[in-house]
Amino acid sequence: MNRTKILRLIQSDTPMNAVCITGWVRTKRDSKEFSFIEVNDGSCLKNMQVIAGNTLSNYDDIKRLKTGSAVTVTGNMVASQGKGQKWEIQADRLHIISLTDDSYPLQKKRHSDEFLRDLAHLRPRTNKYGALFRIRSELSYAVHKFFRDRGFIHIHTPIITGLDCEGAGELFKVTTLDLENLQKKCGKIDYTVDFFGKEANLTVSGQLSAEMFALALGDVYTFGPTFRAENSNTRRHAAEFWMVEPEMAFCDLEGDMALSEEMVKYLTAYILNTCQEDLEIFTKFVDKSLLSTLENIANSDYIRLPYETSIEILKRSGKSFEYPIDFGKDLQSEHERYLTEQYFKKPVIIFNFPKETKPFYMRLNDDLKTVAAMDVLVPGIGEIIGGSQREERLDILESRMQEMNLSQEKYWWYMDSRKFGSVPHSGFGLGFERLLMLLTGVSNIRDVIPFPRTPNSIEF
RNA sequence: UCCCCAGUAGCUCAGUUGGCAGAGCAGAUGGCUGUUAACCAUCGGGUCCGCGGUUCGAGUCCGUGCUGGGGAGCCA
Repeated sequence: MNRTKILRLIQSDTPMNAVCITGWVRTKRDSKEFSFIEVNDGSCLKNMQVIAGNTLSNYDDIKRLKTGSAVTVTGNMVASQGKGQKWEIQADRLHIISLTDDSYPLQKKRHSDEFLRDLAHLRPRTNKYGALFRIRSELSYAVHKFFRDRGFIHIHTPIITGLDCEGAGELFKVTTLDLENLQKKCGKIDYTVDFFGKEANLTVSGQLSAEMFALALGDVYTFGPTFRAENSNTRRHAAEFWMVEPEMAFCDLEGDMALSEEMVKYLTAYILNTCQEDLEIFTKFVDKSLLSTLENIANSDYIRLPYETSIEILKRSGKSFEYPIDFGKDLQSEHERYLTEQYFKKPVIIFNFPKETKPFYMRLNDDLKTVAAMDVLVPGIGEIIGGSQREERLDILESRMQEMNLSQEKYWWYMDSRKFGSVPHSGFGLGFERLLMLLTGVSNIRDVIPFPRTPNSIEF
């Protein structure tokens, strides 16, 4: 008999005879003549209640079922006599696939996130993490749908890169050299004998590659893993995370900001509409005000704020910040939080940053002081998107690289794109996990990614 | 990397001024009940994170190390 997923059964309007489910026991309550067994198969948050009578031939074994055991149940699905569920299965047959023993660490009660982090291999079996990873999957699908519906081409940009890119953080080296026995040439490592014949790293951004494809296919995006070897120890940083990076030809900063806003709104609304049941567990146990926060994100117009104006607001605020603010200085977390959480109380897009604070590829504005960069800030998380219009003018790009001491030879192919058919283009990077944190209210990035990689932590 | 906080039963936590190590849940056993974080009774369960110190006496005070969390920096 083929199994039916519990999600399907629960959605049914009518009883069904001879159904088969497979899953894991969440909890069991024994009666004198039968047991209530709650089975979860991961297809949805809800369990299926199974009634196993003592007339079943293996009832003695069934009484030994514990949280975590795996079973196959066949029987009729009938209306439940009890409250709390619409349907239940009267088991004709309950096959025990495997039993858990007393050492199974998950109990039928709430565990702390910190405890479950040490059990990253088992935590998807809990209600909260099951719901979270179903939402993560839906969000991933929605990203592709959003772009596909708008005619964007999906590009698989490389994970291993020969560039040390835009200096966006520290890089993980990729090598096949024998690290226990390094051959040095004049005191230096000889990369010509390494796998690629030169230094290689894990990517910190697919952007430069994506730009090349935007300048051929128009609107493109990448969505893949990204690696930063920064020694960051915060709830918002991971060494391996996923980033969504659209890149658009014939698009200025205006269009870039418009797309970023449209995208965050779309993805938020998508999850609100398609993951209602799974979201409930977060509104109940993680953040009671989650739904109103998400409505706010999905429906309000985002503030567009030039960097210079943001400085004025911060100076006028009368707040005493730990870091004083002035034109030319980077906005600190406390400043971003004040703007998005207290002053505007909704997402804020800050744009036109001083050029000294931003990388070489961002387009120089006519004031010669600022670049066409933008950051999208959201309450609770801070920066969720960073992007810019790219510098398409070869001469200005060259002088910017000179200012920043970057080797133009290494970027020869990037420069080529400005020599041949260069056009204005723009793009941004969205932190996928940070968006997931926003959408679920989960406050630690380690809890929205299956097996988090952070400094000193790679057990799984 | 810097600053702050925490570490007590399998889990979540309490532990007063330095004076016998505790509760709920989980587990085992028995009972009861169309139950639903089921309920009731009984039982078992401890390197109080490690090391050193102060003291008649340290879970509690001091020093130090480790681990975890929060904040900062960096950024998505």
